[in-house]
Amino acid sequence: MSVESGGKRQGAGQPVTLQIIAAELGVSTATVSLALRGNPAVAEATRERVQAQARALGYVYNRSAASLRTAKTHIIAVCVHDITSPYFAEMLTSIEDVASAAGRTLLLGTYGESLERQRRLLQSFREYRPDGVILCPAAGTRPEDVRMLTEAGAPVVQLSREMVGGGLDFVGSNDADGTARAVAHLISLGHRRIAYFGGKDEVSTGAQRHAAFLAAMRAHGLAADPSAIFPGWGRRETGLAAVEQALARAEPPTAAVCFNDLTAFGAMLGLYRLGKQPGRDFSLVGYDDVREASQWAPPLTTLAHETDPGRAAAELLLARIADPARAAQRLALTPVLRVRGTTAAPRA
Amino acid sequence: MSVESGGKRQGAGQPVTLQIIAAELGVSTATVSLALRGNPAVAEATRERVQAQARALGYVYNRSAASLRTAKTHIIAVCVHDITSPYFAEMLTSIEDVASAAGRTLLLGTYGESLERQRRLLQSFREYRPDGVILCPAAGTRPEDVRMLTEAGAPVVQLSREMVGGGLDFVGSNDADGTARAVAHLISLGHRRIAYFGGKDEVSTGAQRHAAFLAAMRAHGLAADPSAIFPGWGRRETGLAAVEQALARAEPPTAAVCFNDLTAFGAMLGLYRLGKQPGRDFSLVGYDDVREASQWAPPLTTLAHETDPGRAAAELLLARIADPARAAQRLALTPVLRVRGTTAAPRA
DNA sequence: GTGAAAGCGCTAACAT
DNA sequence: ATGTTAGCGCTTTCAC
Repeated sequence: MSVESGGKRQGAGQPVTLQIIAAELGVSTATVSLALRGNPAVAEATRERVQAQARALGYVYNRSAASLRTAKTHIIAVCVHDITSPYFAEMLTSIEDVASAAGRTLLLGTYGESLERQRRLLQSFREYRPDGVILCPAAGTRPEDVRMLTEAGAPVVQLSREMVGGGLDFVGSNDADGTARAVAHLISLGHRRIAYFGGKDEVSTGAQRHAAFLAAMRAHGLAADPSAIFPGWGRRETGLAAVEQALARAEPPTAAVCFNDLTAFGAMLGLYRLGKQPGRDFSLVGYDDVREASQWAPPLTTLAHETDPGRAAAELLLARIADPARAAQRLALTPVLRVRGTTAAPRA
Repeated sequence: MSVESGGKRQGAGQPVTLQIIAAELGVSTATVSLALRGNPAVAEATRERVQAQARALGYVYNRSAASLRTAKTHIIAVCVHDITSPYFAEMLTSIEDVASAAGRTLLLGTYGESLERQRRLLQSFREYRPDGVILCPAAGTRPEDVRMLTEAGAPVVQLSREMVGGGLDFVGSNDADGTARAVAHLISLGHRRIAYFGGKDEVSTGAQRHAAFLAAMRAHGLAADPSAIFPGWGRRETGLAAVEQALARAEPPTAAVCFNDLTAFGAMLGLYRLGKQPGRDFSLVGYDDVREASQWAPPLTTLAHETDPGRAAAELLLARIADPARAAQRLALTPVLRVRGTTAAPRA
């Protein structure tokens, strides 16, 4: 063991590289590289010597160097509008689960519904050469905004929201089906004046759920009153304001289908503020079944996906990384209705 | 413009590098490199020609190559237990704000309170050579678990939680002060039987807030009854279970100080399930003032930090990256009490 | 103001 | 089973 790179002073001095290990052991860097990655071409005994020495010297694999050489980074970039939303936070957790199980690490960026921030984000992601990207596209995103990534060789799968055109992989909800189920449930309980809370037509989920709501109302022979729609981002504020406005009407609705659980939680808070009880005084259906939904008082009736969209998106991305030539896939998961405490027959 | 690398077919064929741009323009790669980074040594006219050509060819900066050369990645790695918690999701958003303003990108990992997963995470972070790391250490983390990062030259700042020893930068709350304020507030309203909901002694925040609670009770001449403490992770479930157990007692408490807002939300849900009203029937104080706190029904009385800890941690990290020699800093932010609707005098 | 040349740490042919 | 060699794309002296 030489003086310059003995076992005691790792951390100080020059960094430990394959060269150092190779020199120390009197073998070539190729052997060290192969040995550290467990390549069967190298003899058992050599592999052990190399790995022991690497550990002793505190060797750390340098991914910048490897990536430069192999044009692979093992990075998966994720771009969503807001991780403060439990739906996205939970999906991100699933994504991380499957990514880390596949030896990938997550680069994260959020754009807060700003198309411009999304553009800058994707631009800088590109410089890190991720092996793949999971994107929940901002309102107004066009396929050409994303093309720079795909052209650079990074497959993109869309999560939750979908651009028109582009032909990219997609994992999300079957919005029409889910919304129709929610409407049918409320109608079967006897509701006739039903409102829709939250959602923006600028994003695919908002537009599709709005349209499906109106269609389902018409299909049941009910007036599809556009004034019963209270659009907004899928946030607590939106549901809170919507329920207050809706109940101030001359002939108020007795129930609402909500764009997502967060909007429904907001509506419940609004009801409590008005001294009313969700379920008994006003029925509410959510969408997503985030963890919080079943904890609420009362627990929220909502639409749940039996297979986690985040997990599915990550798995789809890995499959595409493995085979860039495979056909684009569109996975619109049909949710099931979980009837809990926020829906009941209308009073009186 | 040569046939092999004309403007039309970017995306196909060989990737655009500095070499290509240089060859195209008949200058050296050194000039191109300098020009693209706006180095004043290169002539105005040359710089413009280079930048125009780079744009025309669809050049993308290769950070792996640059990082290999400069030993800087512009990556900030963030390791927290759970981004599903709004407190961490909000802090992560702040961290991203300051990171992206400083031209940094976030590598994210979560460990779900598993020390082993944290270990694996930090290990793989290290291979990406982040310029710095923000870590909310898992329960039981020891300084040597983190030393591998600092020894490899990546400064670490601890966020929210703090290890014993280690001498690392830290940004978090002044737990003792905050908790004492909460207790004093409840006592001044007339409460005497006060419980503590949530928090685990295994993590610094839990231990310090528990201890501060007992100390504050004693300081006001009240029994510091250990059975009035309902420990648990700072999650909704914990508050929900705690309030149900507490109110089932023979002489139930009339109020509780909660480890964090999430625990308080859970307690509110529990109260609603019991047909009781937060504030009127039972008083509750949270900790953190997450966005949701002011939206609740009633809005949550809680402890707020006037300067965002996430932002402060990111700024501290940038300062340390700029000057690795500066003295370690310990920033324990004293929170202020925001009195809202969940605290009132005890009934009857 | 610009060019030539070396080299960051790794991997992958290819040779032996 | 192991070694030799070239080179990924960039930055940085050092010349001119």
